[in-house]
Amino acid sequence: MIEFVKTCNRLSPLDEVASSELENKLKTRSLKKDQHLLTRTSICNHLFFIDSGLTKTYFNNGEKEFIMRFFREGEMFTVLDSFITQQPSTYAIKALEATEVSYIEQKDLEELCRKHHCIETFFRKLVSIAAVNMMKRISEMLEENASTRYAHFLKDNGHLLQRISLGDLASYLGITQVSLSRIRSQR
Amino acid sequence: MIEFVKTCNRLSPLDEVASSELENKLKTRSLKKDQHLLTRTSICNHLFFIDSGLTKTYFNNGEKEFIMRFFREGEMFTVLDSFITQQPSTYAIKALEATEVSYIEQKDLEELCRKHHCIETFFRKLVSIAAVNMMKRISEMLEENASTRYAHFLKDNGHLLQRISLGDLASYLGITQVSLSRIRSQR
DNA sequence: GTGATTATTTATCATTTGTAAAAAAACCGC
DNA sequence: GCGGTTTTTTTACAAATGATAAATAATCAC
Repeated sequence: MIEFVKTCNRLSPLDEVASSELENKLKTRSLKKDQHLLTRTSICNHLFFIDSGLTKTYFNNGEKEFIMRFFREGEMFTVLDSFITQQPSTYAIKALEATEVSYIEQKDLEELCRKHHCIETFFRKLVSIAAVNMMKRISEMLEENASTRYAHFLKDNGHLLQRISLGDLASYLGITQVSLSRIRSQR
Repeated sequence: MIEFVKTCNRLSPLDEVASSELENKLKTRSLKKDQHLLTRTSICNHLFFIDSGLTKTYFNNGEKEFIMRFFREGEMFTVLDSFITQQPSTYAIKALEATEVSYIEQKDLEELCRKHHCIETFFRKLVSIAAVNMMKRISEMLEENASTRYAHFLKDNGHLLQRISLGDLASYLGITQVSLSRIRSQR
């Protein structure tokens, strides 16, 4: 079974028919480093799975860039607001390394959700996990200062530190790169 | 049809059987001002709907309090991480006014989700909307300073301003009450 | 390798936010 | 209405973060 479908099954078991119909809908795409998977103002019509590589989902306000999340191999994601509302995305997705993604079209997934209850259940759980992750992020941003958030990131995502630039990490933490550099130096 | 079920149908149409089975599972509870709907360390076993009143979902770190969200009449919510994982909640829910809630038990909802595809679809959409709201919150917290976040809150939730204390609003914005008072004075 | 480009650190100063304490205002029970 | 309680504002000072510029360090193209 292909990795995408395995990951779905791990989250919520799919019956055989659903698994194979899902697998039949999948496509793949290769991205070079710095290439966009999704640009701002275009509609996010896909649910992605990273077979290998690393991406960031981000936006910018004209001056600064802000990173919503990094996604690495084995992770499944989309830009949820655009995906659901089918409105142009305010977020863009860019590959931070050479990256291979598998994906399914939004309308195909919607159709599979209608046809197979188990796929709807899977998708519900996927969205739930995303929501829980965001709750944690909000809690951290409320409770912790930049220095603690950095320490927290190291603890949870230390392995990513080698793969992302400090500028990107600062954009994720919501501080300037200078400020992050300062925090790193006082330890 | 009862308000809870109407709101579900508005989000995602339920067939008649599902609607009536859902309605049969509902219970209600009255809360006085300052009474807890959920305490920290207990498992959130309910999906709530506010018929009237106002609540806050919050946590504290021993010293300060932080507010995840306010929910007012007509809104549906739960503490998602506890609800899904059935682990003790790190968040508590308290009524800010005399409040009437309707709710369904987690296990009843799970059962209805299994039985009625349309209820699973409704629940998926409910969680999706919650996730989209949290995306917006994270974006704002990254991009905007406290002063702008306050202005933004006024714009989006001005009607709530009369109903919540400034201390609570500060806890929601992630700043101290003194800081909020300072922001308010310079306009 | 070498020079150019990009990323990171350091330094300085301005601004924002936090802390603590007190004053003022609003609210509540009787 | 009065006294006590809670909420909000004000003040003064400390700490954290931002902005800008310059200095190092690392990376990349050739």
